Amino acid sequence: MVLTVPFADSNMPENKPTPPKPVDQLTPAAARLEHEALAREIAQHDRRYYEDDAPSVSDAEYDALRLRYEALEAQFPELKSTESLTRKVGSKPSEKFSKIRHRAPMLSLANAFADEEVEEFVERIRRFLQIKADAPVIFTAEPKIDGLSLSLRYEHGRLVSAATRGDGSVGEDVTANARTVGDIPQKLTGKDFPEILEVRGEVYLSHADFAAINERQAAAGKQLFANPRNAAAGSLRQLDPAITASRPLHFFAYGWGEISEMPADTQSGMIDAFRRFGFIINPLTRRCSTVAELLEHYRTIETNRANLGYDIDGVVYKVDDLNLQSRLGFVSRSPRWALAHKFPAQQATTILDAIEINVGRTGSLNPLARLRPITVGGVVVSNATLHNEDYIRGIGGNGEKIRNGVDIRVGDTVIIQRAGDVIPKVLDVVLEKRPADAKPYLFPSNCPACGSHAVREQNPRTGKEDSVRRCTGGLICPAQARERLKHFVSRNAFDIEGLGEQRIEELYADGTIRRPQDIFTLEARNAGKLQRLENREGWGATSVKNLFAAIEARRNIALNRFVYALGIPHVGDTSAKLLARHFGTFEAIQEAAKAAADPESDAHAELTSIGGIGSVVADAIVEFFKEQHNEEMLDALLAQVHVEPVEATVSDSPVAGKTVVFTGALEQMTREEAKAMAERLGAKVAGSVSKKTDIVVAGPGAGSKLNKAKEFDVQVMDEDGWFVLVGRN
DNA sequence: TACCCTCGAGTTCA
DNA sequence: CTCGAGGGTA
Repeated sequence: MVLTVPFADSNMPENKPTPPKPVDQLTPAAARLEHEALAREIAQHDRRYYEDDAPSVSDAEYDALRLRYEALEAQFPELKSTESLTRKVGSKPSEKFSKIRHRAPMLSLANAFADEEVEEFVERIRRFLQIKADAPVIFTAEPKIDGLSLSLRYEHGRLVSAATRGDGSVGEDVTANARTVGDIPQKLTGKDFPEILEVRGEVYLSHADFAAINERQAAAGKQLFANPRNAAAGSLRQLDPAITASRPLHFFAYGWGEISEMPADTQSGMIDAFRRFGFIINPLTRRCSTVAELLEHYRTIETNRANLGYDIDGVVYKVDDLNLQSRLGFVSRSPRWALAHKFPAQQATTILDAIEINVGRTGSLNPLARLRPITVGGVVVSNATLHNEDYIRGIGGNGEKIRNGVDIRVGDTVIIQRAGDVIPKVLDVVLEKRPADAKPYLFPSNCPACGSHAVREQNPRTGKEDSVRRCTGGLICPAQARERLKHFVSRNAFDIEGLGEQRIEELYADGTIRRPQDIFTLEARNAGKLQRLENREGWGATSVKNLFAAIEARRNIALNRFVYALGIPHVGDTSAKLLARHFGTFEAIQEAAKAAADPESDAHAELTSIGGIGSVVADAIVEFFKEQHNEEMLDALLAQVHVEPVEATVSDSPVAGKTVVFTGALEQMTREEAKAMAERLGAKVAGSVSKKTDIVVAGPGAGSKLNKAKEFDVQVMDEDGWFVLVGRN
């Protein structure tokens, strides 16, 4: 569909920004509207300021908003209690924390809930390490404190910095506040501490101290903390360390980051060393050598949970032997050698008022449960995802029944759980409470946004029906167009500051932005005489100026971001990077994709030859570039932006980019470890020797592969040679 | 074919 | 964070 893009209200006379009416001339209704709008806007700015660390308005503008907001409340006191955002609009942020990059990332742990999962965890470790059934593997087991992780850096025994976990690689510098925590030593004790030592652990508040703090909050008329963890987080993130000092935070040490010299070769030994250095170790830390012992300790902790005096949410198991830990390594972002055995998550019961359908960027019809608001684990929940049609009907991913096949109906009383203590989910239905007139939910067969037919496609390979029903409206579906635009400006794509979801909604609705390329003509069109952005409600001159600047800044964009922004199905962040790295320029990608449409060409094979790109992804790419309207969009867009080719990423590893084959018996590591290690260093591991192979690592008993290696004149080395080449680890 | 892992796309609340 | 599915390998 070809859309003309008129500027909004083009027949309105040009008008100057009108100064807001004095508050005493407002009707209560108008005041209420403005109050609500202001609360939303201020909350948004606060969020950008605090969470994204990117103020969206100047301080002066922010102050003006707040002044107006307070003036309204002064004139119309009834507003204070009516709008729930009122109390959330906190004090004006003055300063912020600087960032600290962790030298070693702070990882998360794999979770388990059932005993069987603990067995599997131990089994997996034995298999990976090829440890015989009768040989014991020792684990440590300790309570998982429900607080905030903190990384403390000591140099020559002195605390030099403290950082929160953040996203795992970059945290916030809370050193001044950490110094006020009694359990955190300023100076390490003893003599044998390493020169550089990063100790990691958990900051928490006891139940008693939490209650006392909340009493004080109440007395001061301030908002109460929902739970000890929030209170601890709030206390640690105080800008004034004196306030942190007045909150009795505690700290348990349980791990480490960078360390110049290892004081021990086991997890438990390390923890003991930390104790010698002056840290507090959780007294319920034990060594266990069987699954039964682990589970027994879990039950002990669970039984004592209420008497501990602080919140815990499970038990952490770690392989004790550090040698084994390093052999086990990591899976994506969590170590293979540790597991968090969580206590059953908190649940609550409420009523399902309605089921709404949202339309995603790919046309997926996503059912959302609107719930009678209820508190689960200290947070009020009013929405929850229902995943898909089958989930509502009581059918799981592989066709088996879930919830004993009970479907979910509007009016049902449902059990809500915050999965992983964060995202709420409809766990079950209380059948006894189902109203007599409740009817099975009829999943729409048409898109609620555009009315097009919505279908569940068949997977061409397996013949199975897709679990997701999708709108077939494509270009004509406004919801899809809107979501594609949101994707286009999202964080890993164009990341245009000042153009978030809300603004996209607004600008899409009035026709200002309908296609990605419209973003880059926005300023030119705005310069015309029509109603300008800066005169609109909710937009100030500065925010518009900043927005234009942000858009200008993105006229140059990295290839991988650009590819990702296009929103090709199955092409996310990672695949976009793979494509960028393989082809180098956007033209090369485009050419290959177009060529692949011709079955004679081997371009399709080139796509699938990229590790991580298979036939499904390749097909999606080819389809995307085949579409006429996508071509038009790209032409228009490329006239506006410059896509930067990627520079060849040169890793400093000696085997980066090489293809390695391991053959024969390996003595110092298992095959799986060897593979994981090589890949970590940027090498590709193949199963057989070909002329593409660069290195063959041959152990004793290597046969045909070794001969082949000689035939192809491939570099051959033994395990020791490998370690000489790449170093240990 | 059966797995194991990674990825994409969806999600909540503050 | 979770689900389902794609990709790759035993």
